[in-house]
Amino acid sequence: MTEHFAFHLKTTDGLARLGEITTSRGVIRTPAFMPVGTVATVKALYPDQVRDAGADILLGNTYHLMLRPGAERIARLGGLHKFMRWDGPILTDSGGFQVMSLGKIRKITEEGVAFQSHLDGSRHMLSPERSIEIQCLLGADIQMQFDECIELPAERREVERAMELSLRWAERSKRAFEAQRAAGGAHAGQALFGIVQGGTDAELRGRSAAALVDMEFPGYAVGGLAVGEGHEAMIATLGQTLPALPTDKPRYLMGVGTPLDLIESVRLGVDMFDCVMPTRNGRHGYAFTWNGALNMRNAKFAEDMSPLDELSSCPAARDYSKAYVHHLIKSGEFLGAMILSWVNTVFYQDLMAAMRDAIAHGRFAEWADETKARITKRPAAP
RNA sequence: GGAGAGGUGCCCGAGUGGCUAAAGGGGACGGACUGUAAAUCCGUUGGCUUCGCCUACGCUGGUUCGAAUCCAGCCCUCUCCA
Repeated sequence: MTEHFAFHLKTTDGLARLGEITTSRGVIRTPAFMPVGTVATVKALYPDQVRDAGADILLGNTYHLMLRPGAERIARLGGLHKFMRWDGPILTDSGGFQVMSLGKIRKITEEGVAFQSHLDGSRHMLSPERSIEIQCLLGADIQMQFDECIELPAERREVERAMELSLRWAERSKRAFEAQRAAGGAHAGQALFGIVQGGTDAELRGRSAAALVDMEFPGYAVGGLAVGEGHEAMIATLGQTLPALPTDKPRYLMGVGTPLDLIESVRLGVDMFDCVMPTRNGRHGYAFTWNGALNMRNAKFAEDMSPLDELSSCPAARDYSKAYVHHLIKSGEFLGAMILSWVNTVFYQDLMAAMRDAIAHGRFAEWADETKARITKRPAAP
């Protein structure tokens, strides 16, 4: 029996929200951070490590998986969950982000986006309909409308054009998803989210949100942020955008962010996040700790035998010394990337757990101020 | 002992008269990374009183307006033959 997709808001603290999303694959505790597993792997981590870190859900990517190994192939093999051995919920991005990040090898039309594969140059079309079809083939529990994400700063005209196009694509995505449901390609435990666009322009964001709310999605994402506008502008935009969204549906801030971004966004009422930062920065030698962020390549760690983070709940953070991880990273050893990806993934999950706890106890504001002071402190400049 | 090759910045290595404080790579040091074309990318890497000066391509001397580059002597390294 398939559980219906649902969001339950348990309590609030100021604008911060504590809740639960139910999917057929399990419950997602919110505010949630979703590790990014673009090509069916959270890079450098085993699925068990991701789950044990406390992640309830992770991401996959439509564009990357359609190219390799191919959506139809994954469907034949039993779906993405089985394929990658992750039985919890999966959210797939529609490929909208790749419209921006692969800007040099794609062409946008009203119909959709023609990509030239970054792997072999072959041509592929991604439309709202095809994106949804792929997400259904993958078996994604939460699917995203196909949208156009643009880089900021941008001309208002350009922001508006992309936002309007994304709205039309939202409508088509929704119809395609409903058709899939009717045809058995998707079930009631799965959901499709709409994506608010509009840059940092309050009026455009308002129009985008209102139009999407009219379409009645089971969840709403705020897209097109953390793309060059800066932390302050992002938070200001969020503050203007979130009130336009219904309180009884989850709000997902796409692609964000730094620990500070997460805290400030939860304060404003965001329920879900995803970001490559813990894993990518981990591979690049950056450790998120409860004493601030550390660049493990720095020479000052060469003979520092203290643990990476004695306050972490990650075994690797307590067991391995800064000196050793410094050595691994400098040597380009896989284990360095694995340790830091793990440590950072645990840090992000623990950060979310701490926020959920603070909201539950009605002390989010104090917790936030205290935590921000701790984790954003940087070693004194030389 | 004989024949040959060669000694360049922290290391490797290009450069054979001026555009050379010296390519390129490595290392070192620092930075970036936000719905992952990223185990990636970027910057710095002789000194100083820094729109200039000083020191610098094994050492010493010479040729030249000008030398890492040409000449002489010396020192050292490597390969082959005895």
